[in-house]
Amino acid sequence: MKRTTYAGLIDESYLDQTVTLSGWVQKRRDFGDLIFVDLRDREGIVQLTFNATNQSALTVAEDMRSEYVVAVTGKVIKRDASQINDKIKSGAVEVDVTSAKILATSKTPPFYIEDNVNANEELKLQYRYLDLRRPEMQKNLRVRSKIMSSAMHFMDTHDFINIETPILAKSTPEGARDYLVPSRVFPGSFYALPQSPQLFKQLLMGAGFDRYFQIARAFRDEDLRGDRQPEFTQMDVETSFMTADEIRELVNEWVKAMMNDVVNFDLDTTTIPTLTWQESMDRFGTDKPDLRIAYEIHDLSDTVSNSEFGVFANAVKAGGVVKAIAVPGGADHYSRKDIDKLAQYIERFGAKGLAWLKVTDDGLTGPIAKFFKPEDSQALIAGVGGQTGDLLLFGAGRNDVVSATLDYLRRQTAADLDLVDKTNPWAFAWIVDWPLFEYSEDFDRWIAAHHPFTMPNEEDLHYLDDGEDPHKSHAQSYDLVLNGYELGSGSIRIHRMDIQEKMLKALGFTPEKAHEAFGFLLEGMEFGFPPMGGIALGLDRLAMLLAGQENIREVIAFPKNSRATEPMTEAPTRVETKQLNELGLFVPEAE
RNA sequence: GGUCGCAUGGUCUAGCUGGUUAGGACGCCUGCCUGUCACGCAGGAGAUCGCGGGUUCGAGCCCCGCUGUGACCGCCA
Repeated sequence: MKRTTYAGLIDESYLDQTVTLSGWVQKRRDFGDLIFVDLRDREGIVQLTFNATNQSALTVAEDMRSEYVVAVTGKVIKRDASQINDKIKSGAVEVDVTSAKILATSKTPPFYIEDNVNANEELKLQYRYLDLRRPEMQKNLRVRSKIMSSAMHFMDTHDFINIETPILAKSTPEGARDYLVPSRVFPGSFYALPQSPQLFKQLLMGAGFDRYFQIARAFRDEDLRGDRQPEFTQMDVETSFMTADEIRELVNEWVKAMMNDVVNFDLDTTTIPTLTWQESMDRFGTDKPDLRIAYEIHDLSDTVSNSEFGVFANAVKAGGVVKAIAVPGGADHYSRKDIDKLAQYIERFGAKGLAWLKVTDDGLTGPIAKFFKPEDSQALIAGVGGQTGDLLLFGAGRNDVVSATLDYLRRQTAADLDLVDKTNPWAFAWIVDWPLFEYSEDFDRWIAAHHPFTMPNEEDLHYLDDGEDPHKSHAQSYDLVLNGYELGSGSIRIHRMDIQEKMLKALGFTPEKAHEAFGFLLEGMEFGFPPMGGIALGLDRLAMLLAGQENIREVIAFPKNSRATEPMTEAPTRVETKQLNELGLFVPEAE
């Protein structure tokens, strides 16, 4: 019995045709001499009917159970009008089975193979191949597949050359923790899995390929989040002789084509806003703002610097800030208890408490309203753009804490009140002009905000000179943001030896250390490297968003759990001592 | 590294203030049923209440530790 079509494709166009189908038993409904079986394959579900006119097929159907693999041949027939099932695409017809065969039996699955399954995450990962049978997961991985083929096609038709770079690469300082691979030939030496193909693609520009792309796997040994896995897939791009504006325009074109191909959405790239990093931080408290939420953060530090409310006045006196958002319609929605919950949550950002006020026709209400005279109230309401019915939420203190707090509160209240603009389902944004450096409290020094090869703005180059303050520089870098997620990050690279040396010096590298870490790149630059720039886009996050999912696991066939283990294969596992010996490794027995 | 939460038949869960025959739904098994699609009806099986310790006359419930797991903070050039 050879399949002639997919179960999920059967519709009225197949009427009166004899078809052979193969798939899984979704459900059996047994009436004795009449049995219905829902047959599922990758395209969907069709109802099979078995009855006594084909006794042998009926006998086979009696043995069918959920998740058995079966093959059937039968005729597509019309259902009575009263029996049409609107819930499935094939619901107007059914297949009257004349012969049937069970190809494989199945144990009862540990959870239901259906969407909105409520099993816990560990169980689903342990039986990932069953979880992947769910239509939703099939759809998710097909969205991902479409993104990849769309990207390949776009890059190919725009003269990009697809080049693979090593997975066994060199550990470099800066950046995330490396996954290391021990060398058998050189005991004590290690390869590192690439955190990105960054250096290789710059060398490819040095080699003259001019336009490179790769759908590349990258690895970072850091703790996981809902949108972060230890290995992930990047759409990696690098070009020569292009400006940052030109590269962003190219990415816009690609995104437009991709949105068309994958979700049939006509994206008007001229409406994608470009914000400076500073502007994004000021208005949204984050470098990856969700622009579907209309209300923004307002700085009220000046307004409240002499406030009778000590928390505000003291925050400003201590060099901090007081900022706020006005949540439209939030006054009625949030009880004091709800606000207490928010207050408790934001403690994790370092916030000491949550000041709030409600805007009424008669001014402000709430526990701290008494500190504000009528004219102060009006100034406050005006400053935050509040209207009657709004809930005002404040952050007071260190700017970074206030930003993190109000960013969270903005997103959370928008989710609570359904204030995320649905007329703008795909809110892209470019964030540009990032700081070149950021201060690391861990290392107690300045580190590269993007990476050490990022080109400073031309007018900032002098900050890298001796006696100046390098951390004042901003970078020719840009992030693409979608709906509050960082999709990708790129920059113009340094292609001149003298600038690169200054950059490394500013990062605290001695010439010797710089040579040891990046000598191959520095040497390359002495042989005529072109101006270059590029970007890497996270395909997993993109797939997650386009598939409408909230966790990156949903678009990765075999992901790791939140502790970076894989419940199905149980990786990572201990290995034989013999293997360790060959690698010159000694692992102390765990206590 | 840290914070908060969760762990009860195959699955999802109820279990109050410590005393229950550990309850329900779905699933599973058997039988009946020719129009179901959340099929129905009758019957049945299925639990080391994550693990270890403690308190108590008595622990699914309280306490401590551990393990697993989820979210978040740190981390993620």
